[in-house]
Amino acid sequence: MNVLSHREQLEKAAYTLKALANETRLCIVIQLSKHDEKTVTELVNDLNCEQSLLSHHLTDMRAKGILNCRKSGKNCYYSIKDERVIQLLECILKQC
Amino acid sequence: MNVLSHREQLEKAAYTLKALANETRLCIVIQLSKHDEKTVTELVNDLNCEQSLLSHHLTDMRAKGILNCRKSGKNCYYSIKDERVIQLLECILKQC
DNA sequence: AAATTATATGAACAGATGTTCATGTATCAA
DNA sequence: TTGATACATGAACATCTGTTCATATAATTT
Repeated sequence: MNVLSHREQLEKAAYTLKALANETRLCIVIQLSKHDEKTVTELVNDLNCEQSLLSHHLTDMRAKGILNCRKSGKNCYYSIKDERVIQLLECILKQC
Repeated sequence: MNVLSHREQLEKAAYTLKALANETRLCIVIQLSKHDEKTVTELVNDLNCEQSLLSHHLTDMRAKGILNCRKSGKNCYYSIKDERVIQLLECILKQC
């Protein structure tokens, strides 16, 4: 079997891993995997980090297809977009 | 349960993910998971990339505890150091 | 001894990433 | 309508990453 046949899958995998390969981001995913959805403020409190930093991460992870965002009133509820990210996370935590 | 109790594990996980979040590196791991060990030249041919680029990746992945290296004559045989990386890879390819 | 092969290393650089700070915008409460 | 709250955005910057090129080193072959 030829390596090049994996090309696209590898590209996709590397892309997703890059979007997750960060402590803050892993922490976001862990929190969201436990609670379905959370507001930015809740996450700021969970992670004990700056609002703007979190916002940057959230915006980017959303742009990269990892997270969903639902607005309601003043709040913005983030959630995990694709179930498979949770499987991946579990595997990462198990094997790392 | 407190998020901070996961701190070290998260750090480790992020560290490992960073060491893998790259197409070339994933490809290296795939090749090595199929063949136990390979020389740099074999990998250069598999991946069709520059020797020095590969060498940089291999050196760094070794420094980060992902790969092993065994010298014999002119050749250098690289292999996967920790079985768990293979499990992780399989999971990544399955979920991504 | 000289040439060849296999691999590593270092400099240099572009581009990506992570972070902070200041500020913007929208919604809600007083 | 003013102020507070929730969140996003953009500039600025330091650091990290990926890549190439040139060169070094060590083992092997001629």
